[in-house]
Amino acid sequence: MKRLPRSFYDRETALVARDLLGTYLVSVSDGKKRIGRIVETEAYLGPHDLASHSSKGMTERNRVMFGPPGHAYVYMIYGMHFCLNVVTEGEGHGSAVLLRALEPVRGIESRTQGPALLCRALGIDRCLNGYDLVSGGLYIAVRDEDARPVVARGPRIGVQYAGRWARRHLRFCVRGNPFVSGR
DNA sequence: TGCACGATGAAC
DNA sequence: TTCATCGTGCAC
Repeated sequence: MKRLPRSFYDRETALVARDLLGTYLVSVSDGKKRIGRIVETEAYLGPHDLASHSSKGMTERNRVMFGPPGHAYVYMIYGMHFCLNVVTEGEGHGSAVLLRALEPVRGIESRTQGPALLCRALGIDRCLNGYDLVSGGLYIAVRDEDARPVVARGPRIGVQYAGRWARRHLRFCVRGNPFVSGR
């Protein structure tokens, strides 16, 4: 499978979020290859986006968001779950795309319908924070050219506190796909 | 040094 | 609708 180049991530964040639909998240670790098709994403645009972690400026937790594109930003949420993001746009921008759901393709034995379940299914934890998706065993592969998904949009999940930013349609999913998270 | 609160998921 | 569970960021 052909890996997405860094230039893919170095673009406007909402475009990256949309174009990630239909691509494949691939994890190769301890001899196991796990593949899921990305069917749901959310764009977090930068410090001006009040729903984004970067809206409070660069901190110890979110420093990877401000680094170069094409790296994984993994954080713990609610004291018990991990979420996986991919950093977008130029270094210092503070933007990323949250991967929310996968359609299992190979080597996946548990649910992937939601950002924390996705991480659990692929064994992703904070060890992978800052990991370069362009050079290692965790990466994203191009979608099949003849399988361009029909895209649906809506408000992002769980960011009600963000005022008008909570209402922006920055969540993208493959229309009708049963593996899109239900919330 | 203390404390309020999550980009969630599962149970009730 | 409630709760588990704890790292982070900021107030004091």
